[in-house]
Amino acid sequence: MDILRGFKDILPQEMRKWQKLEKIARETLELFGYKEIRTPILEKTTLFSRGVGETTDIVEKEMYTFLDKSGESITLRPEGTAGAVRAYISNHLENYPFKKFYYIGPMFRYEKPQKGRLRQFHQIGIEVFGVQDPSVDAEVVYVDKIMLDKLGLTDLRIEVNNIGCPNCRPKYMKSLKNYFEKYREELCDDCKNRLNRNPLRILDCKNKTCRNIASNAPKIHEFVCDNCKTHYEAVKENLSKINVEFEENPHLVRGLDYYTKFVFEIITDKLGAQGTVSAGGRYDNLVEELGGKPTCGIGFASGCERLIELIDLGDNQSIDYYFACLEDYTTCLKLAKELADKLNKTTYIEYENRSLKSMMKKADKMNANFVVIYGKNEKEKGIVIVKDMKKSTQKEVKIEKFLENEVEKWQ
RNA sequence: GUGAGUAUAGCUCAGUUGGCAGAGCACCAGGUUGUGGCCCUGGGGGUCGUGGGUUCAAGUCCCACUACUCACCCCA
Repeated sequence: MDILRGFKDILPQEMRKWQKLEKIARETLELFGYKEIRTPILEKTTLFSRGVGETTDIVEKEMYTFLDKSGESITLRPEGTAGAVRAYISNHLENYPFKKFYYIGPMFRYEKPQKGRLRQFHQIGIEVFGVQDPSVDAEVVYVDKIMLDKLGLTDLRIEVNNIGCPNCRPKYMKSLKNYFEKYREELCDDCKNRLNRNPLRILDCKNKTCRNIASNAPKIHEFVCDNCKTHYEAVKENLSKINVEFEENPHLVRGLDYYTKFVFEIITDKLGAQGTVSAGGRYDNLVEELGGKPTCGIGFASGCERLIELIDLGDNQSIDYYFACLEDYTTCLKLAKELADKLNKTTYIEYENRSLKSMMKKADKMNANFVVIYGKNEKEKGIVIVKDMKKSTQKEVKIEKFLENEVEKWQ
């Protein structure tokens, strides 16, 4: 029986990275006042088609959409923002003191799998509602960056751009279209298509010729309205003030329609073609478009699988006590229970019927600090042998005195 | 959706002009009759991705299919 294409088991060997990732993410985000929210993995299809945008690739060809038993069209969430916004509206979270949220969970997109790209993948993301002030844009970038720093990631680059709003972007799109129309014949096939559907995307094309043409294309900064312009400039100023280094990339484009004004990406060179580790921006019209009161918003999403690839666990996995049990397991279980209860130590009781030698080997492989040996001899004498694996010393301890002895050791 | 590459032990991979299925690591056991790491010896594990074809003979050559990987695309 094979696993589904683009889906992956996360095995215990890898789990420690996930636990570290989630722990650090939670700690960092909570530190800045963000509260966790968990929204359903399934939502009505219209939430995403309206939220993410009818003509986006995600909606057009990547969603897991099907009919439930009542005939309603439902979709496995392809991203987290739409669901968070829906939850914000339907739970009236505008009346809740905290307007900063974070989520961690699986997302689904029917894409061709590749390095850093799966059909079920996980994202950590944040959303802030109702704050217009450009300093919050800077906060969001900063929080993202600091989270990645704490995960020990290096060589990351932050790119930012202004993509305008529904007032000014159409003008820019029109100008872009006119410009590229002149070079229609030279553009790659994909870009010929983009010309009609979304000329913005041509800016992002990797084809050399298209790139050359795009380098002289009109710049959005010449078209954005005063509101967008002053906002964007203020965000950059704020970022500089809090010492967040960034580069402006006028060709930075988002594939989801809800973004407005300020957008950013955090990129690594270590993951090949899928180097964007984190990305986000403003979505000032999304809440209203999904039926809520006009409320602005901003957030980011990070790709967990991509982060996991970059996380390096320095130390090895270890365990405090390995119980090499040759006689009765119950006695060992009692001792292990005491260690867990009173000393908060990790234990592993060996239930496999192995030779002592093979158990010692196994303890060594598990990187055990101590081995408790309990066999026939020990049982007769009412003791256990506690061996210090690092020092290679051991001593006999009366079973009644075991806990006392260990408490002393860890003080 | 498009293109290229790959598919042999749990993992990483050798396998010559077609001629008995291999190594390293991991796992298990023994050397040490109850004590880890180093070392030595032995062992278990394979429908060579699947299905056809050519041939006395196919892991090897041919065809088809499937999966995986990378890139395009898209995005986190």
